[in-house]
Amino acid sequence: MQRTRSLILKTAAEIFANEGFRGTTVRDIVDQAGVNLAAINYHFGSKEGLYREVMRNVLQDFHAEKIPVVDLSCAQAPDEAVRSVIRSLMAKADVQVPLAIGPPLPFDVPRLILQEFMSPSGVLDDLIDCEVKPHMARLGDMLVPLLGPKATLVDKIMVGFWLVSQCSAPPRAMGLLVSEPGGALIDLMAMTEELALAGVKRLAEMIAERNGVSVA
Amino acid sequence: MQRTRSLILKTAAEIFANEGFRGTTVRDIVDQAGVNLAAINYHFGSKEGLYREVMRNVLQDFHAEKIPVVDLSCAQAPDEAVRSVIRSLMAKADVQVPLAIGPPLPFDVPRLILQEFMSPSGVLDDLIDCEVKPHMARLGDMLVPLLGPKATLVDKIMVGFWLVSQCSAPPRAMGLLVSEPGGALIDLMAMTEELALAGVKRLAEMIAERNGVSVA
DNA sequence: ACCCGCTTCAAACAAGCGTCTTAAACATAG
DNA sequence: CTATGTTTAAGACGCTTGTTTGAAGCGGGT
Repeated sequence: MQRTRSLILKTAAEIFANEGFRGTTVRDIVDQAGVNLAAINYHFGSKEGLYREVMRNVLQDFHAEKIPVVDLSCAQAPDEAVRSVIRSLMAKADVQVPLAIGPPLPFDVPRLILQEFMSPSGVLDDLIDCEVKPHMARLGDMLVPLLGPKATLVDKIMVGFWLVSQCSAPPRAMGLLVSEPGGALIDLMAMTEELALAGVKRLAEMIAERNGVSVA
Repeated sequence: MQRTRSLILKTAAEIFANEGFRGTTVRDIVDQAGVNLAAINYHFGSKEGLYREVMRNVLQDFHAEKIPVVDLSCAQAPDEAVRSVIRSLMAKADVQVPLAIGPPLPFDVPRLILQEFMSPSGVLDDLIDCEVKPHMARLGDMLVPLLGPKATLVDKIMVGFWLVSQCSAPPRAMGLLVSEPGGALIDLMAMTEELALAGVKRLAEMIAERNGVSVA
């Protein structure tokens, strides 16, 4: 039976995304998942093994299901390509049309990655090159309509990293303000979308300038 | 003599900024500071007490020394006001003219705050309202030349939070790329400056639009 | 019925955690 | 000198951590 295994993976992704690797205890996971403590070491060998598996699992799920396919050749609406990528990054795993008003809710993937960058555990050091960066590059690929054909691989990875941090850190920080008296409601997703789009456009300008192309 | 006390504060700020509250152990702190284990509880009562003191200490230091005074009335160069704030946020504590090429180097303050938002410890819940938010508002105050006079208090706090996350998360994530083959060197600070400026301008537009003012 | 490999379980393990205690050194001021 | 406030030292306290153990339960094949 793989019911326990997938239950652990699902629960662990949530907690790791919220608490980071070190901040998460295996007992938190098994309690919330309703499984036995030994199940983690039985299925994944160790806490580290679970962490790696969560990461690989979540990344490929994300890429397979959540990233919309954008037709790069017909760049009829470059902005919309960026927006759809951002919305995908911010969408909650199981919600089709996420309600983005309120405290912490962004999808696990950006948060998992940013947690690792904010306090590196060292566990994923090898995974980052062979798993994370390619995904970030593919994220950048979808933004080519905006970035221009001169964008290098590193440019694309960079844009991917930047977008990921945009979709996790600011919403988390600004989540505090939604309950601010007089603050009414802040649509975190819409705002993040606008800000991220502005950043990507600026990045495109910088890339163009670097390549000696004047921007209109 | 309170040499030990200030030594602990300085060391703890670094480690808390890198590892977060939960990820930091008191033994890490005393080992790196070269002081005795009991000193923490003697001076601060508990690990939580130290954490709160670090936060209060670092925030007021930051505000007193690092934030340049901008003359709000003569808004001759709004962009420059934003840039100076961003540079202050990214500057390392003891470096006057920081070299921003390379891995993680942003100043402790943004990272300390973002760590708390990425995985809230609950320890600072009360401090955030009475210490953190006012500082963020003052950060926003300096951007009034760009945000416009219609910006509310919540707007300013929001801009502050956003800037703080800009100055810690993306440089951290993109620090991985500076050693990328073919990636040459990325000037993280210059790039963050540009992206943050673009975001602030977009925020200003959104505030203006909300108030029914058309933007040129 | 039996044995088999796979999975789950409660209990325990050693190590690390924050905290506390007691004792002795050290500095500074009255 | 005494008195007071700091600092170090070494050890122990409960508690939590990740991991391990050995027994029990399970399903299917012969």
